[in-house]
Amino acid sequence: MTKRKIEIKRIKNVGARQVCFSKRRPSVFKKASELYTLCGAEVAMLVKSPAGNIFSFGAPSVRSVLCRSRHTSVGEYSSMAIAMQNGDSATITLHELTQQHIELENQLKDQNEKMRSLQQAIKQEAEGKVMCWLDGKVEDLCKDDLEEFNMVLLSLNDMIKGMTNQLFHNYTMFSHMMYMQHCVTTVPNQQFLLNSEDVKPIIHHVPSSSNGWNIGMDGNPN
Amino acid sequence: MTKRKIEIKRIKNVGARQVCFSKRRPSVFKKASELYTLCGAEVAMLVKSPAGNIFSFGAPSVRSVLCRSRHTSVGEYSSMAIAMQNGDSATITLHELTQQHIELENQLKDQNEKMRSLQQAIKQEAEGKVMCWLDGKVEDLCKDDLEEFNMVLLSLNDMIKGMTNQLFHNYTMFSHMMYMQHCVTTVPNQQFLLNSEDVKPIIHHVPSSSNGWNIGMDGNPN
DNA sequence: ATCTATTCATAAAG
DNA sequence: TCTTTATGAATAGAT
Repeated sequence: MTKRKIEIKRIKNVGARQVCFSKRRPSVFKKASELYTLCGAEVAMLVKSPAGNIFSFGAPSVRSVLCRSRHTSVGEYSSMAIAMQNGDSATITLHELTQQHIELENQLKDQNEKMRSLQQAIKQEAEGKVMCWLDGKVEDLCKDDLEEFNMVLLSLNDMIKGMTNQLFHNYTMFSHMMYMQHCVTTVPNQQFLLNSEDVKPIIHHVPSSSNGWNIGMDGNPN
Repeated sequence: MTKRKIEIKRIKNVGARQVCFSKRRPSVFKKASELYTLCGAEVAMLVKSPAGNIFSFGAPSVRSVLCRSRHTSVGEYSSMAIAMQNGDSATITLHELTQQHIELENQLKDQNEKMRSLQQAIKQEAEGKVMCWLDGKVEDLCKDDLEEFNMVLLSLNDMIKGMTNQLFHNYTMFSHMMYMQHCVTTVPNQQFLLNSEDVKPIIHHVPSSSNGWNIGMDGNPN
């Protein structure tokens, strides 16, 4: 691209390839950083160097995203958030992610249960109690019948309202969790330590300040 | 950066910000692409535009998986899971994981919508129509009133059944997707097996208004 | 969208 | 490696 234009194709020489990577990777991160700073576009990116090291970049910072998680009811997120705010470079491992998935799965099971009982209850109430009234000729109902009918309807109504409220509440919570999950996965730096050997995985911290990129510019794993 | 150097700080004007994003995003993707082509560095990145659209770039990407990701359906993910269990070239990139998250988010949005309408409809039906009957004295209803009452109840019942069935169906699908997500996440060290160098980088764009993925090599929303 | 004057990025050399 | 520098690429502002 300069001094002489190069063709964009794989560099054969291993050393040259690594040199090229070392030069270009920070620039890409810088561009990504600028995209965030200038336009407010959230960015998450992962790069695996030819040597096998993982670099990551993300904006906004992990911290800002995790702050949000403090308000969720999920304890693990909160402690994680606090740990990170204390600056001890907490790292969300694949294991933790998996824990989150399991939690989400459990939530879903609960939701399914609730869904089932809603369906069941409505069916029973509506068909078993209410509908039995309607199967007969309505005009044949006596006064007492009508009053009982009234009661049934009132309770049915309350039940439906109660259950839908409950369901909706749970759903909202769930949605919130999913959002967190999404953030955690897409937000950079900490979450995917793909090196199972736990080799100080090459994480570049992205400062949330100004240009957002002044640490780790040397391209060395820190 | 040209004609005049600009300070790297958030662009105040909304329009200008979006213009800037539109100009810069493809360049960043290009750089990322070059990093892959030249150095063989695997890249996964996600960008959320100021307008809320999500753009993603990944190199390399597995053709088969990306083909499937054009459609959001449980079945597609299931087949992916089976493929993985069979151990044949299971390659899940962070990019793809993230795609799934995004899809899950969309599903959740839809679910919330449905939940809202269920609640709304029940409220309206139950309170607006049914309850108006019950506010008065039931024994005062004439025959015609009772017959109309009957109709209302029948339609209410059908509506509730229909909506709960729908909700439950969606919920089950959602659960399956979550399970897939879980499987994908728990497969050890599968996130970055990016070896198929014959596959060109692929850029995705997710319009926030749609569940579908548009695939375009140039990185432009298509 | 398209066009340039500039600034930025960087391949190659030192 | 790091620095330098000639040149290609990206892009802000204008249209």
